[in-house]
Amino acid sequence: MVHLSAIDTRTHGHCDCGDLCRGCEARALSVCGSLEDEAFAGLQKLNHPVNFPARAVLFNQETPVRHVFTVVHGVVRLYKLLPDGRRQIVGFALPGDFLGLALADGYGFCADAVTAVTVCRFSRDHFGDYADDHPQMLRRLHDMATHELALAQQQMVLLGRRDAEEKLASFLLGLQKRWARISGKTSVTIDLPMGRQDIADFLGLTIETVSRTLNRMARDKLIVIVPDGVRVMDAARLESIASA
Amino acid sequence: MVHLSAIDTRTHGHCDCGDLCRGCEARALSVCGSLEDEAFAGLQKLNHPVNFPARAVLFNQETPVRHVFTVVHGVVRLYKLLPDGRRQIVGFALPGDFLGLALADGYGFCADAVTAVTVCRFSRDHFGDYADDHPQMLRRLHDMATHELALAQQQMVLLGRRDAEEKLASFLLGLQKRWARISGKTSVTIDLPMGRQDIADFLGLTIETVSRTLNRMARDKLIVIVPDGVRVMDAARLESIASA
DNA sequence: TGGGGTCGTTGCTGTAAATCAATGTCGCCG
DNA sequence: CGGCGACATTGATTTACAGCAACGACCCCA
Repeated sequence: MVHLSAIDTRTHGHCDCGDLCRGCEARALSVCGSLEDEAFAGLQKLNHPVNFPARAVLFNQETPVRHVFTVVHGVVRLYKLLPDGRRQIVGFALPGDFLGLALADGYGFCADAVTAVTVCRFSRDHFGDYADDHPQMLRRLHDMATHELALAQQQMVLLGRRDAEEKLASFLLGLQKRWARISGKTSVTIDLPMGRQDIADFLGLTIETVSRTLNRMARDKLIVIVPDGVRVMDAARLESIASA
Repeated sequence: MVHLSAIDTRTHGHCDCGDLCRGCEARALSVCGSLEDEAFAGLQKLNHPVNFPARAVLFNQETPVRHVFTVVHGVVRLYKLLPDGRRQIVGFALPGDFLGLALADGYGFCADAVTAVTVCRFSRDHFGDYADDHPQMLRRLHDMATHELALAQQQMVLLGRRDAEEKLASFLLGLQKRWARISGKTSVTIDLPMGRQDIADFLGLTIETVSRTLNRMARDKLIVIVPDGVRVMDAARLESIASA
């Protein structure tokens, strides 16, 4: 695990993060966004910023999870493993996303860093107590859970009833929207920090099918494949495939 | 729509349902289960019991949803439709299940009755106001949303990474557990009120594959197919297929 | 009692995607 | 600079499941 000394404060009692949070690009989107100044200060006291290098494990299926996280920088993949090694990625967490909603039950999943990642980490218990004392936060959590649930249902449609091309078109446009929300502006170039295998495991395909389908879409002039991403060339046709 | 006069009170201002709720078999499992007497009385005031015959539509993707529901009797299917008619069932709601968690966003889904159904219906706005005034309820809703989310993730693994036999085995055992929780006792006979097409649309298969796979499982003496259900003959082997 | 409708089963055939295998590309490090 | 390893691409082949079609079981109602 890499420690970036500038912001890793785990060795201190709690976060001295006035600056960190003030400048946080993810704040408005994150669970923090709903809070008044006073309540926010209370939450900051619980916050421990932590950095992970690419491939680091945030938590896994087996061990009980003692923390919840908000992603500040980087991309995290969330996935489940079957005993024989098959993997289903249930989501990619981008800056602003909160990890810890579905951790209550015995049902677990794994989370590891796709890129280098910075998170705000909270003790599960402390965070839970805090939430119980702040109905505003409870409400916010419920709204986020509701939103996650809606996304999960979309993903079920995608996994159960769409072919490879539709899956990839939806995936690309969905990611484009999420990046736009984070950066504040829509870009025709979609960053794909995750590898082909990750995309395959997210869409319920194999790596070969992802590769073939993307390259066919490129041949059909729907997209151009660039290093670590794709460029959308025909947004209209892509959208019509995605929602078909 | 069928009105069972004994309990349909929609024409009254609100529910005169002391008896109904007291005898409610779903109460402990439902959203009501978390409430103290006083808070519960407040919720009862908002309650409108309604009956639907099989196939009745509770709500659909297009129209904004003005109510939330708790299923008391019967089975409801929740699904999304693609423009070309493909259908993905995202869940079956059994007695005690709450409908209204994922209804906030623009993302909609449809709900209709698989069997004759009785629900407790609440105005969305009234229920929301009530929840905002009762942190206990807010907390309960969040826990339910969290649980739903965990189930949704399980379903993603099933849809994305399991073959037909594994899907069916998981489905049957999952339903067996849910019925057991409702009735308080495990039965080797699993009631299947939904048709083959519904099962197919839930598992991301076709009706033919569901039929063939179930009959093969019967030939292999894993199950016996009975009218409106199956009987589990080899639970151990079924479980090992389901969790494979 | 019989006819039509819905639902489920079964066989045959087609196909999208999986699987297997080889090759290509790039970045990293000795 | 050269070679190793991770990742991506591409081709050949297989396969699980879809799609189509016919048939059978059951129920409802005339």
